[in-house]
Amino acid sequence: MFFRSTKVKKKGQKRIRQPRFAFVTKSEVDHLEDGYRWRKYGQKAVKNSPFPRSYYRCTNSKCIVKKRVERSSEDPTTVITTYEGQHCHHTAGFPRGGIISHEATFSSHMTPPTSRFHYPGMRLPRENPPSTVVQSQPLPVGAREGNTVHVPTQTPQLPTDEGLLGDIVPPGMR
DNA sequence: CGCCTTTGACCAGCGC
DNA sequence: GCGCTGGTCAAAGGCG
Repeated sequence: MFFRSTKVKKKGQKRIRQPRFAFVTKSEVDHLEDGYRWRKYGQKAVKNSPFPRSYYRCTNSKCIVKKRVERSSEDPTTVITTYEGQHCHHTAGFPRGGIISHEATFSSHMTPPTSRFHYPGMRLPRENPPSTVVQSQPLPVGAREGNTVHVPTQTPQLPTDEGLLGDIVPPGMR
């Protein structure tokens, strides 16, 4: 915190826009278990919401997936999880013996949340009601850059994985 | 002992 | 040109 003279941040890294997905999750906890291990690397108070926004990153060094978790200002029980990037690995190799759900691979397949989508493999805290229904909404994700960022979340009823995959997964990524 | 969370500061981009 | 907000980093501490 005091010595940030030599590092700070990489310059010229620019802002690589990656496919993002916003999930509206009805949950009382911020840190939802989706089958991957996330490491929190930051927290910031945003303007739109009185609640702070948490920033997570996949612990897998080869995985550059980032996750943004912010609580809805309208429904304190609703959290908006925004995924950025794709998992280049499966849930295999759980270091802490967590859950290993196939459904959790939704991230690697990047299947858009549909009506049947509701985190079957997600492990929720005991105190969390099982009514954790995840639904996709055309969230104002990337509102600042909505003109350039394609939010595939706007297609809640599109079971075609490839369609979206081809759209969200950059060529050569899979 | 190892991993994860917390916290404050700095930087870049965008808007006015 | 200046100010604001969002996003990221790294060190230290805490917990399992």
